[in-house]
Amino acid sequence: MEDADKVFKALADPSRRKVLDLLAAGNGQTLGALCEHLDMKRQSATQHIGILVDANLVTAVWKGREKYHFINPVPIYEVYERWVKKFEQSRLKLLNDLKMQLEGDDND
Amino acid sequence: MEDADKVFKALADPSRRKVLDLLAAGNGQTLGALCEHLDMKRQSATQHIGILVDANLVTAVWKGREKYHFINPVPIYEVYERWVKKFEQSRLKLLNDLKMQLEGDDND
DNA sequence: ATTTCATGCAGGTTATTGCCTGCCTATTGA
DNA sequence: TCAATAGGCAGGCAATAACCTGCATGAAAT
Repeated sequence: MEDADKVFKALADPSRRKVLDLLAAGNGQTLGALCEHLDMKRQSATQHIGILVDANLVTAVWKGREKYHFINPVPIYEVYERWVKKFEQSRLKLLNDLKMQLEGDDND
Repeated sequence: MEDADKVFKALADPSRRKVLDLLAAGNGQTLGALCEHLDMKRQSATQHIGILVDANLVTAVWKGREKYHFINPVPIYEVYERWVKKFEQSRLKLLNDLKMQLEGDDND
């Protein structure tokens, strides 16, 4: 799977976005701490986090028997740079195309 | 389903991102025109486009027997504003958290 | 040394997704 | 008027996703 695709797919699930939000609120949390805010079993959370790690959005660090999780903001920024920015730049033109059509400036 | 969630889910599929790319390259294309660049049956493309329309990322306009498709850049910008920006803003701090941990500045 | 605690690993189930085929409708133009 | 064209609608099917339960492991604390 392509890198950007992994990131988009990882972001597609609300629980995973919540994990990122939780980590943005307090970086370096353990699995157990994250689970307290997630409405699912620990094992399910592990799977979600695995997808985030695979997309390189989260990095995990073991310390003793605990595992601490940190956001890596780079991939999300890259997606913005390579993908969102394109639409943002042409935003006004695109909006105008749309407006013209919806107003029915009959051109056939 | 929440609005932002629809947008994220819509963006999760490479074929749908390709549709947006195609429309960004030439706004106002018909279904047939789009299909020429998509490696799937017309009916499948219709389903993808339906999801984009439902997420309000694309607006379709009928003219005779043809249906023209236009990007609506607003939702993608909103997602950026409300969601991506947060991580972007704290990007340096988050990266530093991560760097500290990976360098193992033993703090226990 | 044993128990407790944090987490991993494996497998099973159900819902969703993405694709297909087959058929229907409506506009267009010969 | 009737064939060709642009697209919609419905159902099926295989792959994936998102949960779960049950059991295993290894570090920490008693």
